[in-house]
Amino acid sequence: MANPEKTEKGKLTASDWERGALELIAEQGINAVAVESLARRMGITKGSFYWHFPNRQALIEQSLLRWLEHDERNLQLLMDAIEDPRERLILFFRRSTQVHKLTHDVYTALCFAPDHPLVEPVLAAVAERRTSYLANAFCELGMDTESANFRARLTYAAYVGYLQLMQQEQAPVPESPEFEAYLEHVIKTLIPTV
Amino acid sequence: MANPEKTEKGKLTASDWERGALELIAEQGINAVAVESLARRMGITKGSFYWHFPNRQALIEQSLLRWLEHDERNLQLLMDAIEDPRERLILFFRRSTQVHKLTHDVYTALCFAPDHPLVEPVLAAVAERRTSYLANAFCELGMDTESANFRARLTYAAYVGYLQLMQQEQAPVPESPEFEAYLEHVIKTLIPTV
DNA sequence: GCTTGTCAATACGCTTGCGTATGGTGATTT
DNA sequence: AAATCACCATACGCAAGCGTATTGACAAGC
Repeated sequence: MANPEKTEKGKLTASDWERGALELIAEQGINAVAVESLARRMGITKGSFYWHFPNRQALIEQSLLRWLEHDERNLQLLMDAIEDPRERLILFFRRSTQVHKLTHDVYTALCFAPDHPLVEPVLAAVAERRTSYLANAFCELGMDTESANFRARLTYAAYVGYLQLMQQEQAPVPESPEFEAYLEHVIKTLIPTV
Repeated sequence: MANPEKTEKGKLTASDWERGALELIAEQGINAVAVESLARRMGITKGSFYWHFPNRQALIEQSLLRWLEHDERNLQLLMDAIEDPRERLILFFRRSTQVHKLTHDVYTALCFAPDHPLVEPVLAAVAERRTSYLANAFCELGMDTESANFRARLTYAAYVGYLQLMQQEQAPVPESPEFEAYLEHVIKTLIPTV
């Protein structure tokens, strides 16, 4: 962090700004994204920023859009790689440690600002996508469509809620033995045995 | 809303400010609590505020403390009134519509700012308390201590996550038939049958 | 070599919000 | 009646943050 991250000749591109914004979101939440402070952080002044973007909102919008695509790709790669629906579901919970850390940290940060007007649609899209994946997996495990949808919603909610508990250090982080024990309970509870 | 809420002779007390702050939190989140805008909203100037409180932080702290007590009372009343652990658990999910609306809306708002330094400890206390209640109920239903704790955490996480889904209008609100159907699924999945 | 385009620095005006300081007013006390 | 107290209004200084405008640096193309 706090790296200049200039590409070659010190010139910055819009993409650099977006990356910087996402890093800031991941670390301090979406409200921390301020033009001037971000500029300072990138070792430059805002004179550059307003050349690349019309305003702050555009930066956030584009950054989130970019993140949305990243997240989509990550999820797809992860899900398509495994044919067993049960294993796929288990991986869903572990996912946090598997994918690119930045992408996941941004997701967590966004979860904590669901009322933000720019975040809301993005989060809605992600929730939609993930519950849809989950519902598919539950269907493959033999549940009827309605039950699968309910279970998917429950699973997704449990996942999001756990992120919050982790944030408050009320719950063990992944890769700890306590996490594994909890995960095992969750699997037993939420994933039907074939 | 937007009522002067002056007690009798137009004089405001610290308690009035706290109530105002909580209402603002419930409506627009904790970040919306600004001294001057709150003062305007209460039809007064901040000259009054700084007589009652040393600064903004003190207002928030005291408001949250006050809320914490309210929430404690609500939970206790609700939980102590029912002897059947299963019914108690079911009521936990429905709780949102049962208790004082303001108190619950504040809770939702706080859930969306878990990284806020003043909110964090409050939320931690609430999470601790509620999971503890839940764990007790699961124990009474015959689960061993460890399982009950895990299940309590899972239940609480699912509850919090559902609040977020509702915020995004990705999930049905209580008192709708869709909510009841979902709730039934949750009960079947999370509450062991005696 | 001169112009043009690209990116960046600086300076400015504006708004919001915090906290302070000081003065005012009506009720209560003495 | 005077003084005190409790509460509020007003005015101020300060900082952060947005967006604009102007100028500068530097490379590429003509």
